[in-house]
Amino acid sequence: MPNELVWDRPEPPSKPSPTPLSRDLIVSAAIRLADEGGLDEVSLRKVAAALNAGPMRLYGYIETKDELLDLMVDEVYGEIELPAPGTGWREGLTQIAVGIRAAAKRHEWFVDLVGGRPRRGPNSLRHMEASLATLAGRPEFPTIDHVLGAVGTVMAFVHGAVRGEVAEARAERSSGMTEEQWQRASGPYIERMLATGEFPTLAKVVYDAEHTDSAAVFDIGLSYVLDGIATRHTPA
Amino acid sequence: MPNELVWDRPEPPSKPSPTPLSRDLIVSAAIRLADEGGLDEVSLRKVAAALNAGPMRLYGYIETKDELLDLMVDEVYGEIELPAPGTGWREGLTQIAVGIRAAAKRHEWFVDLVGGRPRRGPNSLRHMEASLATLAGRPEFPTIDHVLGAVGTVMAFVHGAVRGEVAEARAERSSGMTEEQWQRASGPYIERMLATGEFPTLAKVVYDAEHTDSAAVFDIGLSYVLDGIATRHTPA
DNA sequence: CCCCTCTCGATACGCTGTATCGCTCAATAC
DNA sequence: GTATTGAGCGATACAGCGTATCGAGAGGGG
Repeated sequence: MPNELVWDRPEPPSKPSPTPLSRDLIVSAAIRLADEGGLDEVSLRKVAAALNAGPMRLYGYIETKDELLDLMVDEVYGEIELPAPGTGWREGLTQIAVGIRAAAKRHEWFVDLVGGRPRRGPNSLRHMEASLATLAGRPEFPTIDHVLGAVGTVMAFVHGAVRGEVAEARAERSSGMTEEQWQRASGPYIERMLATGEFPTLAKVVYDAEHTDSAAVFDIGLSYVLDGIATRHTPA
Repeated sequence: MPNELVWDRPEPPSKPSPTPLSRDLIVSAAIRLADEGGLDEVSLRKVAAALNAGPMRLYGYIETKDELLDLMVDEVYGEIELPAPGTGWREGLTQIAVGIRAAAKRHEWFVDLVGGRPRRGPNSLRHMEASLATLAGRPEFPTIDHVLGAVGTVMAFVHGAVRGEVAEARAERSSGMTEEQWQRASGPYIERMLATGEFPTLAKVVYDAEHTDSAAVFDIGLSYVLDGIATRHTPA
């Protein structure tokens, strides 16, 4: 039965052992490794070693590595603060969006997983419920499909934006300089391409743009999206 | 020098060989494999085998597997039709967005890579240039930073939305049924969770939502985003 | 014609996720 | 109290990965 979810299966009872194990312990160890060295550091061997166990011992708690990744994602969803009931829809969605962004900054590997797999963990479900509930029942969003459309759009933007931000941060870290520094200073290939004159607008970006603070860029994009939703869902 | 890009290095001259090789051949073979069996099928061994070569022969043309992935992404960017110069900004961005979506439907692996790495290939650059040029110079977008903000927002949405669509498509394929079918019919875990009453809005989604055609959902989301941009950038 | 150099790709290394299955130990039956 | 069974744990093993290494072989110069 390939459809069975981790969350369907009870955890095995904890046995007396010199090094006790549990899903929580496993997930925490995996998250710690991922925070420190990226997803590449999360191998079953390394996670098990961090818990003084052999690799196969983990298979009592999870069935595949993918399940471990699912649990990690759900754990991060649990860290995200949800808006209090009664919060305005715009404030509520904003709070959720910046919460996801903050979580992704804390756990860069999060963006590699979220949005690429179905979200079915309890924390993910709570998160979805809260997002939808922020809009549901309001006169501006008469049907559940309106709610879904709006929330889906915001989530798509947030996931895309956050993934892009992290990708840029990684590139900067691995090259040791800011993207525009890199483009402006060295990057013989980029320089040659820009020198062809084929990319006038791109050149303007590289040489003229102000490169606003990334949080501000995110906020501006988010307000675009929320504005667009508002214009179509403003009470008459 | 870790910053050196593939596109900086010339391809080695083609040697007389029973099985000639080139970057194009390698990339085409890799894309074919990825289209058929997902990114997991793209191993240097398999790509090389598809070209009747040993794995290490590829290293004359690429330096790492990541470079191959970069080349694959750039190839797909090359498939995306760009708006003719002079197209209105809204039409232009729409055309680009649906172009990316179509490409991602043809090459599902595309969503796993795009947005997660810097885009520096010639086709990617052309694509960025065209996107920016669609807005640049218009009175509604007085500075290059306005242009960047608007294009970045649309791209973030498109990447996030497309990734989500593909993720859902994969989940449906692997479970053999539609998401809502799955939730409604079986999914003992989901059913149990919904039965707790903790997720009233989610339950409404599962049982009441219409589940509109995914292309329509994408278009609606895109028009939200474009509307939001328009409201802030409408000439007075 | 010989020797040197340089290139290419077969071999090999360390790593991955996980299937297999012998061992260990607890519980049951007598 | 002892013998037998059952289950489950985890060491071992396997197939595959990306790629570093380095010996063989080809091509050019003397």
